[in-house]
Amino acid sequence: MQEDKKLMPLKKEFFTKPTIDLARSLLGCILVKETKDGITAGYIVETEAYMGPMDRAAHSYQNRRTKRTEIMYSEAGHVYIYQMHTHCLINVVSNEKDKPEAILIRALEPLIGIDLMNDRRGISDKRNLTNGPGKLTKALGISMEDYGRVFWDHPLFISQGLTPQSISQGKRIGIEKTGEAKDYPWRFWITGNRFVSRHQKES
DNA sequence: TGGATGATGGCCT
DNA sequence: GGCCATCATCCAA
Repeated sequence: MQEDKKLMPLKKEFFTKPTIDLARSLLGCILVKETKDGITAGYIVETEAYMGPMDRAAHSYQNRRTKRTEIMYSEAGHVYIYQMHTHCLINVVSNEKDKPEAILIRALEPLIGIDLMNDRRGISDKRNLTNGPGKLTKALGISMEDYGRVFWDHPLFISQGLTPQSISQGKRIGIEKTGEAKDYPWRFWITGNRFVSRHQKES
């Protein structure tokens, strides 16, 4: 993809659309994180939708409401982060207040601050810098401190990027123990992009 | 208060 | 493909 010069937070209203629509709309957008060490950013190339109370794979399944999931019950565009083993995963809260749905950002195509990303990741292989949900948070310096922030303002925001030529859709990853939910086709990625976390069949 | 549990990643064979 | 580091969170007791 081409370099994009302008990094402006999208408006709050951008996030107020149905979760599946938002999961697709986020593809091609730019995720930006500013820290004292510098700015890092990348195109969002892979997302997964988690559909709330009726989705067994969602943390908010059956309206489970805990300290961790609390932010999912706030309005669209909030930042939901949680720790998975040794990594932090970042989600965009979606749907209206008290409708706890969210979109996991699974992979980025590195765009800005690649040297800083290399330092944080301890590697210098561009292709493996941000091609997974735990990798991209480490590369961008995203942590639990970002929990509860909003994506329409600094220092962690989403900017308009490019419109993908084609979007692919398939099963979500890493939720094998969630019964029928594991087969729901709620993973989206930019067709043919080199930085998606796994190359998998469409469904 | 303690044991079980991961929406992962890196390393191994 | 398998193994497991490592820790916040959750929940049963």
